[in-house]
Amino acid sequence: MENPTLQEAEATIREALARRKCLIVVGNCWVEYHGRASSKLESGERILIVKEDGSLLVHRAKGYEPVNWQPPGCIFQTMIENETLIVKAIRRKPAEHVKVFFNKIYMVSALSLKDTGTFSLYASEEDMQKAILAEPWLVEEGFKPIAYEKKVEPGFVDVYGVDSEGNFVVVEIKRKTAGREAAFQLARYVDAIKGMVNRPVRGILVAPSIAKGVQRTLDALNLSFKALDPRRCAEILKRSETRKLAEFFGEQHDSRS
Amino acid sequence: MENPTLQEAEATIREALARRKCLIVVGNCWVEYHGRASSKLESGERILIVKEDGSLLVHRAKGYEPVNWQPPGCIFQTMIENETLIVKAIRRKPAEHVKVFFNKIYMVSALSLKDTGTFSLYASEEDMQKAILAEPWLVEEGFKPIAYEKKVEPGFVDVYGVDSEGNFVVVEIKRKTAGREAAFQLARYVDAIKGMVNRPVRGILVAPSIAKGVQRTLDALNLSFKALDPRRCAEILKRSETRKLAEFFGEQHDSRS
DNA sequence: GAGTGGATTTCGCAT
DNA sequence: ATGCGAAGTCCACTC
Repeated sequence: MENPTLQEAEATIREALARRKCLIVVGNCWVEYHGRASSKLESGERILIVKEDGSLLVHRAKGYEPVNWQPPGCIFQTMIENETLIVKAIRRKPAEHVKVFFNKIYMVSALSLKDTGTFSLYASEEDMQKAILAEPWLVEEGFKPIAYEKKVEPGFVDVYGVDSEGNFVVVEIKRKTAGREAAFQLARYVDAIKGMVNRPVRGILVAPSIAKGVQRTLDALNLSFKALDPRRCAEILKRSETRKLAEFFGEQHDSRS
Repeated sequence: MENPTLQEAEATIREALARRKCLIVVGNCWVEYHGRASSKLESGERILIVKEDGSLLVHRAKGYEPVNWQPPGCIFQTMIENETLIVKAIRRKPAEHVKVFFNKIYMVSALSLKDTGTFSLYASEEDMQKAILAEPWLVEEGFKPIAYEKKVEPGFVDVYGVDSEGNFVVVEIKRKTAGREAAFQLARYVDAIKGMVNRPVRGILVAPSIAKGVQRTLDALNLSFKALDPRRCAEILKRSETRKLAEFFGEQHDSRS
């Protein structure tokens, strides 16, 4: 629908919201938000999207992020007041709402999108972890994983095992350049494990690279670094027969179970 | 433009991209991404948005987040191959690209959005900091701020000052429920300051609330907690005369300058 | 250009 | 429901 009156637009929008359709509205609007924080957006031309699951997006002409939004699960109201069409999205928990005020509407589209396609992502931190479990030499020759996502005091150790000399090894994985925080995190895990066992404990930070100066932090904390590209891990995972993983999960005992 | 042929759609899209217009395309598509990671999205009906600044969004019928995207600054190519219209967004740094393959297009809109309205946000963590600087009693009776965003080893201390007994006080601000990480962060700052001065150093975590179990962590680390609502801070800031802030910035020396 | 921390982060998973 | 950490996080800001 193009250049509808506010009344026509409201009818279409109301219908679309009731039928849980995807809605696209282009027009001149201003926006108010109150809840976790508060915000005000002055008048301008924007794109409003309301999705089937009750999420709301207000996009400006620039930027990856919506200027205002509301996550899935909202309840909607529409009304016309003073020559203004108001679309209000209300969220219960946390209690918040977004109000979009339109005084001119250029386009309204109500869509029923059929979309069952699967989305798959490769080269996440989880892929790196799986690759290391399948091919432990990626960390170090002779490394043998014992458990993963092992609970220790401050949180969960990504991978935990022994090296060729029988020392315990704590592995912390980052999928991108590791900063100082990663080193501190690993240090906390190593300390926690040290307090539990009676053997030397080494810490290895696995990441594609480390930020400048972090090597010094690692040295001071007596930790080491192993370069590993998440994309290479995805490749290795693909090549590495599923059998290997199956063996691991079969023979080794999953610490989470 | 509704239900165009792929050729008609391509002409419109090419034109819109060349003129840096905002583009909305609704159709059946599949998507590939390669770069920092890789992803594949199978066939389905989605909304593609390309903005003036060269950002790209592919939205499904559900969810706040785009399933695929590209941040601002992309270069675009379009082509038709095997009855398929391909929109390709290329980013130089980091090197990555998204390809959207359409085999059916329901709608194409090329828009020139006029949008100069200002966006303002209230009650951010920064607002809490300003409120504390303007009204230090919010932290504790007798607290006197000395500096803010002070650089110490691990990072920046939110606010730094002295209490009524002359002890140094490090304040860590969180805008929402503080987790264990916040306690650790504060502990690191306190330790860092302790190494620099010859007086007792206290650490106060300021947040609307703390997560379950964090009180125990705070106790163990000898830190305390002060409840403070960011919304209230925004209120106080509004009421608190700008004069007070001006005084502070005039008399005290901004540690950042 | 890299590093650091915040976000109305969102999202998913585990407790 | 809550807590916790990852994210192709994005983004703003400092160095």
